[in-house]
Amino acid sequence: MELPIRISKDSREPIYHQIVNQFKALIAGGHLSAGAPLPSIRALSKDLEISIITTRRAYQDLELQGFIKTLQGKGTFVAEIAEDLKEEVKVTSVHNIIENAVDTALSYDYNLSQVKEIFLTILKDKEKGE
Amino acid sequence: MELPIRISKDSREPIYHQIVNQFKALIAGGHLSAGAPLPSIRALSKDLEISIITTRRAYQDLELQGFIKTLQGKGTFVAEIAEDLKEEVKVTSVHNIIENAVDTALSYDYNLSQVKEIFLTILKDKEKGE
DNA sequence: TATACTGTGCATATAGATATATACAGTATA
DNA sequence: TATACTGTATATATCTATATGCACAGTATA
Repeated sequence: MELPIRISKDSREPIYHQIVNQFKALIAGGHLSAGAPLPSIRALSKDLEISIITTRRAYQDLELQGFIKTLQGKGTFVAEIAEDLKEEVKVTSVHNIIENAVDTALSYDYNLSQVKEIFLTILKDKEKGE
Repeated sequence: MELPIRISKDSREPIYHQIVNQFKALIAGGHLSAGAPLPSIRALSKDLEISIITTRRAYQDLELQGFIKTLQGKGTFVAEIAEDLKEEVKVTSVHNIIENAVDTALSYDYNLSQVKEIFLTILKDKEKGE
């Protein structure tokens, strides 16, 4: 399966964390359903050109958070997650990041109506396909 | 002067980086004008309960980026920065963080009109004073 | 059963963020 | 001049993220 996992090695955000967040988005967003196999640790490591340890770390975090299940010798699979839990992850993740963006704008001395204007402009650009 | 610098020691973001970003916002946002003194390295370190090294690192970064000037023995002061440069920092910083928030929402499978709705709700909450 | 996949565990290494401590150097002012 | 502020420099230590390498263990299948 072709997974749209993309990492940036220059980012301040740790690689394993980038991987975790992207899988969370794919699972909570419904693009990966329960039982779907994830790439093997070795395959993903090779794809992203990172060490097995880093991929392993990401998968361990995802398992701890309940998003995936690993079965030794068989592989790694999307876990069964209650719909409302997925929805909660989705809602709070997005809410938090948007709220943080608004707070940052306010800290730069924009007022609320200016923030709204900037935001609507960005949305319009996205609609046009950037 | 009472500066609204607040750090989180649990954050994944390095402390020196949090300090840099907050001063950048204060300066580019116009809350600190050229020549204004910053707290001494020792005073800020004591206030925030962090080591002098960390504060120093933050101030060095800010100086490298041209936002402040340090004078040995005298103190640290907001640098003279062209208005249009300040404006550019302000605009791009805010634009980037909002665009990133929108992209995250899209990665969670929200569509643009849903993102808009969430955003407007958050803005309304802010207007009411949270 | 042999082979080729899966995941697991461990020992070790490097780099960066951060910390502590100590000493040095420039400046202002009573 | 004494003292109390400033910033500067350096040596050392800890923690975390990340890396490499190697060996082990479970599973599927020809």
